[in-house]
Amino acid sequence: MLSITEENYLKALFRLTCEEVGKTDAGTNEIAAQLEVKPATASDMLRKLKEKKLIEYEKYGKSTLTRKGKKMAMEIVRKHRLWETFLYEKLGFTWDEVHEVAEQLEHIQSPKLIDRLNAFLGNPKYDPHGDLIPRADGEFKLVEKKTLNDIAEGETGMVVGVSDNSSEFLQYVDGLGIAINRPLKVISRKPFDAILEIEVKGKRSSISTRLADHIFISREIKKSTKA
Amino acid sequence: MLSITEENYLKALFRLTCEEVGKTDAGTNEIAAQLEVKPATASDMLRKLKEKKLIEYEKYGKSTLTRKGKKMAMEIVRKHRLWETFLYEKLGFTWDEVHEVAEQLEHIQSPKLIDRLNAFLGNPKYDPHGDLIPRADGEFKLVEKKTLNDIAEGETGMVVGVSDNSSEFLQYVDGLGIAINRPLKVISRKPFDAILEIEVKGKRSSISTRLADHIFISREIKKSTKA
DNA sequence: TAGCAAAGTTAGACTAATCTAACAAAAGTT
DNA sequence: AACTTTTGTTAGATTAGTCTAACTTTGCTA
Ligand SMILES: [Mn+2]
Ligand SMILES: [Mn+2]
Ligand SMILES: [Mn+2]
Ligand SMILES: [Mn+2]
Repeated sequence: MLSITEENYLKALFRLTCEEVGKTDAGTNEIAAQLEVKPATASDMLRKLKEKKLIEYEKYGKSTLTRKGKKMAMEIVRKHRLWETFLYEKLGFTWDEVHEVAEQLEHIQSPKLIDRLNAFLGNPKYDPHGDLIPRADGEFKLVEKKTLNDIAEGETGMVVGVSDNSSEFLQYVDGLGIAINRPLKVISRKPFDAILEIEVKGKRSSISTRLADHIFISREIKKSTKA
Repeated sequence: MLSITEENYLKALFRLTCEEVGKTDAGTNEIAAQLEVKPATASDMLRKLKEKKLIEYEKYGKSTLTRKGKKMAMEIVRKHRLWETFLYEKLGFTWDEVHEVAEQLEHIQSPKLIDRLNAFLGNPKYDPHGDLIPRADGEFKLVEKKTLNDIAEGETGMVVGVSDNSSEFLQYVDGLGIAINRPLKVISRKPFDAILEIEVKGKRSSISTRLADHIFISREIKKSTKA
């Protein structure tokens, strides 16, 4: 069985390679940064994970997950997102509070627990941040996300997620009325100043394109028609 | 913040001193046995916990929890039992499955989580094994338990708990129809053979007095302890 | 009360995970 | 091609938690 630390390395590599569009491998420094450890520490661990056949890695080279490593990483991400959904749906946690606790809960070892939790939540497809929950059978579609910057003036989109999970960010956008599954209209754009005016729940605000880039809109899933 | 290991030592000491009637302290070997480590290991840790003012301990002496240590131990036990209740009530785990997973869940750090979980479960007083759940304010009444061996022939009692949480034991008594909050009648006793005949849900079985000693009947408040 | 067994401690070794400092390789720039 | 910067590795130290083996203290019992 893997240690919590080893699990965290697999998860980090998964996020960097399988969940970033147009990326297929990751360097040692990048992995170290993701985990907030020094490159020397990550270097050691990568050698160890290679020995366990969980990653492909050669000295001075980039790393990728093996099939086995990817399967384990996805299980951890699945647990993380199911727990986030539980905290949000059942215990009334807010958008920005769930992540930190899920970081701990994702390491609980019990296949039965996660099965039952999934059923209890009604087989959810997305977590409270709009991220796809990997399925138990290992099925996982990478969802290409459109951001608020892709919405034209006068158009309305549905908020489906964010790419910044920091408390500061989540609280700020919450203050603007922005939340999952809420319609958001782009009133006007000021390209010269890199700002756009939006309306959510009848309330107007101005946000920078930098911030807009972290807000995902719509999803290639049709929700009004049928499931 | 305490490590998981330190938390486990506090919990072990709590169980050995505050939850055993007529015991007020515990020896190093006893603590080591409870945690399944060698006495040498426990000896080291006891010194460390004394330094942190969580226990009273002198070389070659017995150990007890300080007020601070007891408060922390009770919080862990509270978390353990709330999680057991969650697994049993909400996720349909059986009596014998909850303990192992709760051993992991009890170490999750989030006061808000445990508050919300408690509310979600409707402020339960007892866990699925009939053990009292310590309250958030540190209130904890020690429940003196009467065993099946204290019930006379022809009398009926209510099953309120067990003192053996092993899977083997729980599955066996489950097979006899024995469960929490279920009436149980003692039909006859055979002291010569150390056996008694019982009836649960209309079904008769014979069990040894050795086994009967692990089944708690009725519930009487005897002594109360304050944090 | 002297001796021995049980209970408890200390010393030394090991593993996992981390760090800093020094070094090596790869990549980028003139 | 030579130099520089970035990236990555190795060596050595540190901390937490564990073990075994050897030692010490306590306390029972003959
Ligand atoms: Mn983690
Ligand atoms: Mn999420
Ligand atoms: Mn534990
Ligand atoms: Mn219990």
